[in-house]
Amino acid sequence: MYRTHTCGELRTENVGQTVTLAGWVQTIRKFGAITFIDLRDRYGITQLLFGEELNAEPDKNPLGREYVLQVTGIVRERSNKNKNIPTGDIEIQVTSFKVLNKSAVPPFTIQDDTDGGDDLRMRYRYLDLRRNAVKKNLELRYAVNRAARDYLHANDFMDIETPFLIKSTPEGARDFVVPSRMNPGQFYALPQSPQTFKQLLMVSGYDRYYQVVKCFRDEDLRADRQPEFTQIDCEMAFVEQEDILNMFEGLIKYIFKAVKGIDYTERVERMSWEDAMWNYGIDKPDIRFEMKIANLKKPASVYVNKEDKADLINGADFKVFDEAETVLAIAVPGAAEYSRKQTDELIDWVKRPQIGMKGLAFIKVNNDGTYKSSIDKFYNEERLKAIANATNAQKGDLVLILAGAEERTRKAMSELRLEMGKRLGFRKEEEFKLLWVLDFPLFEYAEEENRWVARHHPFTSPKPGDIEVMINNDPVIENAVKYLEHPYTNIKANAYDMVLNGNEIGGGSIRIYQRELQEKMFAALGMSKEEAQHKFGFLLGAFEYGAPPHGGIAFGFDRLCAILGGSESIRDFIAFPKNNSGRDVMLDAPAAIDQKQLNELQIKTDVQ
RNA sequence: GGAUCGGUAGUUCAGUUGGUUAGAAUGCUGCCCUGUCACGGCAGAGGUCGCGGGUUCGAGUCCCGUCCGGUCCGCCA
Repeated sequence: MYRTHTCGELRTENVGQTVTLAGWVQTIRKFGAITFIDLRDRYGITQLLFGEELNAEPDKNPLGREYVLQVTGIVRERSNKNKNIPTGDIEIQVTSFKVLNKSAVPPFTIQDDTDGGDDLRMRYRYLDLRRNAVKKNLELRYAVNRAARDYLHANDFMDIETPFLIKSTPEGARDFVVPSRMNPGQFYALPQSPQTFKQLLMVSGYDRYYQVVKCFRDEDLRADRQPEFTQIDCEMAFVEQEDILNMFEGLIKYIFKAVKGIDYTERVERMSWEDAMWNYGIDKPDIRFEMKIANLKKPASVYVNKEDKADLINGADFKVFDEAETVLAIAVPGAAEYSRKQTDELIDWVKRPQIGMKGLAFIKVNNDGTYKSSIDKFYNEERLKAIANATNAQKGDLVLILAGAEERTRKAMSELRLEMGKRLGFRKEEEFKLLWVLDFPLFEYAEEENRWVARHHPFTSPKPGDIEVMINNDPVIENAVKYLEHPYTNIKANAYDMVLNGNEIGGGSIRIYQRELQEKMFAALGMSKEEAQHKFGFLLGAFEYGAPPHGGIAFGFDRLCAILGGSESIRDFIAFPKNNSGRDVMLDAPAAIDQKQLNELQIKTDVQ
């Protein structure tokens, strides 16, 4: 053994013991005759005290930062204690030491607040991982992983591995593809998720399955998106939506308790997709704060169950509102005192290309009950009051109004709501609020292809009441304008998303388990019978041999860890992440391969 | 595919209307220092200003192109 103790465990009880430690040199503080060295390992930092024996070395400076050291010495109580570290009461009076390995000067310092930029940290990820901050993130990730496994194991879920070399499927994200040497010209695909395998496991009778598993999607990346990412993938047989919701809000609550010590005892709120879109403009609302969106004009017809509200803005000869498809408003608490500069800044904010609004109108609801507005040329006080009331604005609030095309405006208002919530401190990192979003539309209309696409995936079952609608109607869409009138527009999916603080952390559905309905689904997506048989014959076949009713869910493990760790970026929670362009800058992958390898695969490249 | 911000010492950054020898902090090297823990003091080394082209008497600074990186839109069932 290279050591008797770790660098994090020695205390005053150990004073007088002779110990051997091994670790990395964190810092060297030299004072002529004596030298202090902080020795670091995974468990902590212990101060070493060297006397003249260090100066007696032939090389006067035999040690440097990040050298790997083995030291033997006696544990002493310090005269000057350091309250900032757990081992701060003691130090090791070194009697002998050995340099196990030297280190080059690292390109950035191994500290909590590093001076390295992201690019450099990625290139030297093995050094970055030595930093406490990153180590804490990986420890949190492991804690979440263990908690999830504990809970699922306790509930009879069985971890079953599924293959990575599978078959490319239509629908959904672009596949990563792997050429087969033994089958020239043919390719495996890496799974976007183990979706069909877990359904087949249900058919096989493994009625509770889970896997912490890598998934692969060849799409453009973001700070919270990686080409390979990890899901907690689960599936259950003989369940309805209610069973799934209960089981998996239990899982998240268990993780909260195990990892963060939070007792999340209240029931997880539930909201229909339509209400989410209507009140928050997004299918994953952050419900840590209210600021619901008020509709000032008649709603677009996608929100089929929404009543036409009284028209609050028409007839004032204000062209911008009169001609807009949608006019939306929110009340920002306590912001009536915003200065001209601040409101101008908000206007610039909504005009940014990412938001894409042409402007922003506001009404200040003053504390004396008067109204001051950027549109009071068009609206008298009575009408301003009516608009403000629609947003539930109180005295001292600032009402913000956006107008434009339905989809874009609703999205922009959602962004504005989040931004204002952030500015007002309503989005506290340590407050966690879960939400189930239910009753998603089963289909979305794909304008480019003039066909239906599955909003969740093609294996999602419609709500029981909508099965008839699906079976009895021809999926053919007359044209892009008329898709809203097609019965398929209103079919709801037996699907659910779990939302945490405005982030989708998991999603799933009750699956189709009858061959006929699954065939109808493929047909609805524009797949021919032959194509469906070719791509998904194995699944259709399995459904003929006693497939049980089943459903499941998958959680985005990386993102869940990032949120629990209070970070925007999932990269900090992945040991070896890829950059924005999907590159591993440490390995410099992807890279060209040898001509010999290409020849074996019988592949010719044609890079422009 | 598109938008936008950035690239200057090992690192993090500053750099004026375009004008002498491009700075700071930190790190690094050497010397001094027996109680530090962001140790301190003194001295020193360290830069093709991402790359290519252009404008100009003169470019780190302005223009065009390109590469790399960040963020976002599209995309991600």
